[in-house]
Amino acid sequence: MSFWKMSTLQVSYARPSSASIRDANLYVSGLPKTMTQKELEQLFSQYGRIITSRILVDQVTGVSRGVGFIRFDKRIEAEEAIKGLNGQKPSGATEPITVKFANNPSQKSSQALLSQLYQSPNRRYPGPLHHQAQRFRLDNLLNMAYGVKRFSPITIDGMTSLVGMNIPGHTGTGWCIFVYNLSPDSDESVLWQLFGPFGAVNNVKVIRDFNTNKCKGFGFVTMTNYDEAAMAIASLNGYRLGDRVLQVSFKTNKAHKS
DNA sequence: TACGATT
Repeated sequence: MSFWKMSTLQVSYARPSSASIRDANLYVSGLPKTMTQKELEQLFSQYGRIITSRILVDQVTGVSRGVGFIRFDKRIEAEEAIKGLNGQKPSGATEPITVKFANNPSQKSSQALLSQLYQSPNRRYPGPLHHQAQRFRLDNLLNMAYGVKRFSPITIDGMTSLVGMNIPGHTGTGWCIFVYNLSPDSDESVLWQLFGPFGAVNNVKVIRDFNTNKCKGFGFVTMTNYDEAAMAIASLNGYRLGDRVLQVSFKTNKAHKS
């Protein structure tokens, strides 16, 4: 006896691959963290038919990163949405959003490969701090450097209850470091080279001007371990790179004021 | 060019 295994096929119309729908994908940043995907679609739907939408979230906390994508049916709709929404404040929002055409998602693997290479333990020069005594000394060193009694994440290492707490530099995926005074022609490799020796680097980013593609003078480095990040900061803040003196600190939430 | 983010 034989039988047929029944299965379900999903069927949909193919979208025409014409120029009219090419590059209709938008990248949106500066979104309120509370904005849902539905609300994002509602905001953009006035400009045309939305094919897909997405809000990027932190892998650990699940909270919005304030960044998302909207793909319209047609290029012209995306263009109109940029005109209408770029630099605008959604109702209830305190900050304006940025709306621009998205980059092609394919070509971004080389950085990830580099990331793996530089996380290889035998590249670490000072080495990770394993011992409680070293941690204690490091914490005191940092307290002296900051001139204040700091909150020490060391005492709660390994706990997951940090989620939602506002600790400078801490993100769901590591410790985020702000690096200022990079030269205009800097690229990611300089950040890997500077920070890699101190331990596990998850990610580096040089912030560039959209038009000139030159570095805007700063960047970010995310490191896995607090001790290593703290040691990198203590060592690299004030470091002279070429004719520039770097300023290195944990990332803060707000723009610099002074 | 003083705190991003590219599925």
